[in-house]
This record gives sequence, C-alpha cells and structure tokens, in this order.
Amino acid sequence: MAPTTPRSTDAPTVGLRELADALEGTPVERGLRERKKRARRLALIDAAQRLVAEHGLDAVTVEMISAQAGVSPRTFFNYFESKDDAVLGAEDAGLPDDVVGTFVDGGPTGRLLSDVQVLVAALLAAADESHDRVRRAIDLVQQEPRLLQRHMAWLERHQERLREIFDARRAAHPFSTDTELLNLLVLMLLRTSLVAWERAGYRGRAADHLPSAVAQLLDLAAGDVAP
Amino acid sequence: MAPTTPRSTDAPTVGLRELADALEGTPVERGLRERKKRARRLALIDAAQRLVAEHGLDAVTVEMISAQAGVSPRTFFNYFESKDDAVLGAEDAGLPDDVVGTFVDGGPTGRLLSDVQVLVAALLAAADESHDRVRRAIDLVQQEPRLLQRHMAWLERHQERLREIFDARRAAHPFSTDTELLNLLVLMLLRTSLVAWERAGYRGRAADHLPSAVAQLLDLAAGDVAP
DNA sequence: CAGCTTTTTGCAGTTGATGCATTTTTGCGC
DNA sequence: GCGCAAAAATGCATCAACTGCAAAAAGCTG
Repeated sequence: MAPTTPRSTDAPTVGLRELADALEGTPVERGLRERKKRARRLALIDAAQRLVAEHGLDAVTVEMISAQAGVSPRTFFNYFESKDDAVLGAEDAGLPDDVVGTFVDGGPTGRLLSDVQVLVAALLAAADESHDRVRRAIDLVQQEPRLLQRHMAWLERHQERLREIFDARRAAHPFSTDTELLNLLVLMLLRTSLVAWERAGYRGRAADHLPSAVAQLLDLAAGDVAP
Repeated sequence: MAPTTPRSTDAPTVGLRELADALEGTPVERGLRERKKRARRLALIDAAQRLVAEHGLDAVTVEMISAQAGVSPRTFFNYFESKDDAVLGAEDAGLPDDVVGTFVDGGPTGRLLSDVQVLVAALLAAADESHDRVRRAIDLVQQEPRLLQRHMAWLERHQERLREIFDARRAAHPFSTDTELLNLLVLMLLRTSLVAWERAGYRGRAADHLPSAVAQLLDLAAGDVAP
C-alpha cells in the first residue's frame, strides 16, 4: 500500500515545458526512455483491447497480449497490475490541482452538487484526451461485465484522494452529506455520463452528457418532495 | 408429500419444523442433504471470515479455508465462485415478489425515489436475517478495500433483475431517470446505509439508516436548487 | 439391500501474478 | 565513439486461484 504520490517536484524551469505539455496533452517526455515507455504502454493497451474485442476476455492470455505488443510476459506486469487494467487502459488521471483547490475553497459555485459536478467534469475531461482508447474500453465493459469490477477498483484508487478532498472542503465549509455517499455520487455521475455518451454514438465529449445526469438526479429529488 | 412420521393425530411435526425454520431464518430443509449443504456453506463462510480477520486477505488461501471447514479444496469451488465470495458470504438475496410487484405497479407511494427506497429497504432486510455474517463482511470490507470490487460484482448479479424491474415500471408509469443511474442509486443507498449502520456500532437494523441516506440526497439536491 | 442421483474428492493442467537474479538498453560525461 | 551507472526488460522459479474430468462416497427411494 503505497501512500499518495506527490505529483510535481516544483522544478524552476517550468513555464515553457508546461505550455508544451498542455498543447500535447502528454506528460513530459524527456528522452527516448520515457517515450518508449509510453509507446509500449499504449501498444499493450491496444493489443489487449484488440484481442479481447475479437476473442473475448477469457480467451485472451497475458502471453498473447505481450507477444502482440512485442514484449515479454514478465514485462507486461511492469506496466499493469493486472490483465484487466491493460484492457481498460487504466490511467491514473489525477485531478488538476487548481480544480481541487477551488473545490476545497468552497467553489466555484458554493453549491455542493454543482461543485461536485465540476469535479466530475474534470475527470471526464481527462478521459476525453485519449478518447479512442476510452471508447473501446467502454464498449468492452458493455461486452464483458466482469470489467466493471475493475472500473470500481479504478475509482477505489482515487477514493482516498476524493475522501481527503471532501473532508478538506467540509472543514472550512461544512455540509452534512456523508463522504461515502459523495464518493458514490461521483461514480454515479461518471458512469451515467459515459453510458449516455456511448448511447449518443460518442459524438461530442463525454462531459457534454454530465448536465443531463445531474438534471435527472434533481428531477428525482424534486419528484419526491413535491409529486 | 405425506408426513414421514405417523402420529396419532394430525401432523404436529410440520408445525414444529416450520416454527424452527422461522426461528432460525432458514428455509425448509427437506433432508440431510440440504441441511448438510447449508451447514457446509456456513462453515466455509465462517472459516473464511475468521481466517481473514486474523491473517489478512492475501495471507489466507483457499486450502486453509477448506481445511478449516473440513472439506477438500475442490469442494470449496462447488460452493463459491471465488475466495472473495466466501469471505463476503455472498448470498443471492432476491427481492420478494410482492415488493417487486408493488414497485412495478407504480407503488407504494408513486414517488420514484421513495419507492426505490422501499426496494432498498427490502434488500437490507434480507441482510438483517444473517446479520452476524453481514456485520463481519462489512468490517472486512473496511479492512480490505479489494473486497469492495466483489461487492460491486454482487450488485452486478442483480443488475439485470433491477434493470427489468425499472423498465417494467417505466412502461406503465413513465419517468425520465436513466436505468443506469437508478442502478447506481440503489448501490449508493445500500452502501451508505450499511456504512452508517457500522458507524452506529451495528445497533438496531441496517434499514434504520436508510432514511438518513435519502435525506442527505434530498439535501444535496435542495441545496443546489436554492442555496 | 439394490439401484439411482447428487455431491465430494483427487488429479492434472491452465493461467494470473510475484520475487529475484541476470542481461540488455539507455543516458551521460568524457 | 567509449565506458560506466541507472533503468528497464527478461528469464526462471514459484505460488495460488480456478477448471474439467472421472472415480468414489453419500444420501435417497423403493
């Protein structure tokens, strides 16, 4: 159980590099090593998704995937904790610090649900960047429900961070909603948005379907208070 | 199905047996076979939970569990699909037909959220019956977050049924809320209630904490509409 | 008891996953 | 280019989860 990994080691030469990163949407690739690392990772994800789409999850072995990607089976596990993670292309899409900061400070709207919505939007934005692989991942989850569990595992990795974020906000701007409930609210909005996006034929962005999900939730509540 | 024990008057043994069953919370066990089956199953769950509580999930093997329960390792897998399932004591707690029927007919209150709440209450009631094992399962999930995934898998088994139920109700009493969202709503209410129950030291029933969960959700929505 | 069904069990085999030692690759100063 | 240190890839051995199959045991029924 490794504790949270601090993201940036505030280097002094930030400006230009950060701009370049923002444009490319990829983290710093300082040399051949990092580039190869990324390439292999993507190759493994692509191989995994392609094979599973064709043969089904259980018929595909780690050996096949790594062979397809041109690496040894042992290397596969240097990149992913499990076969399923590779199929999902599980990225550690962290929340941007500014978004988190704003949320903790009680912003941007001051209304909890709306602000959670912003949080979820940030998560979905990260998914937009590599939308091809995310698309395939969603499709595969429909086909292989077993993968849904790993989706849950993915949330779980962020759960601790989310918990901290919620608790931090609560400290300065108290609210009564249980942290556990908020965690699942995030999952609910995420998943509902992604499913809606899939049903819309992946047109536009995933985040475009988030307002609808929130509206449904409000309808649900409104219908209960005043039928 | 004649009474196997010829008695002087009508069959009092039936009455006794049904009473005993009601007290134990067990369905009718027609013979030695069924009784043993149930006993073995419970023995396996108890062994699994005890061992995991003591040594941790990863340190416990199926071999240990089955040895502890006095069956062969191969038999273990006749009872559970996975080690985790045994630890959770995963029961196929189905919803009672009358509850489902009422819900599908647009009842009991006619307000979607409240009616979903009744559904969840029924689910929680099932958990109350074998509350010792459920308690231990919840505690273990806190300790071993990995088990949360299996909890998700558990929902998944009911997801199809829930989907049918929601769709059936929608047919006669239309509502706009997405089925996917409702599924996760059920999970959210279930989990929030269970966690609250645990935090309350398992006093009373799990379902007692459901109204609070719903209230939190309503607060959340109300706070967003009119801050 | 004898025949039938259900359940358990042993055994062999596949696969996912991990630890460790070794080799290969890459980055870098010369 | 050259050699050296760090990082990554690889090979190998190992463990544990899980499955299929067929034989044996146990419960059921007449």
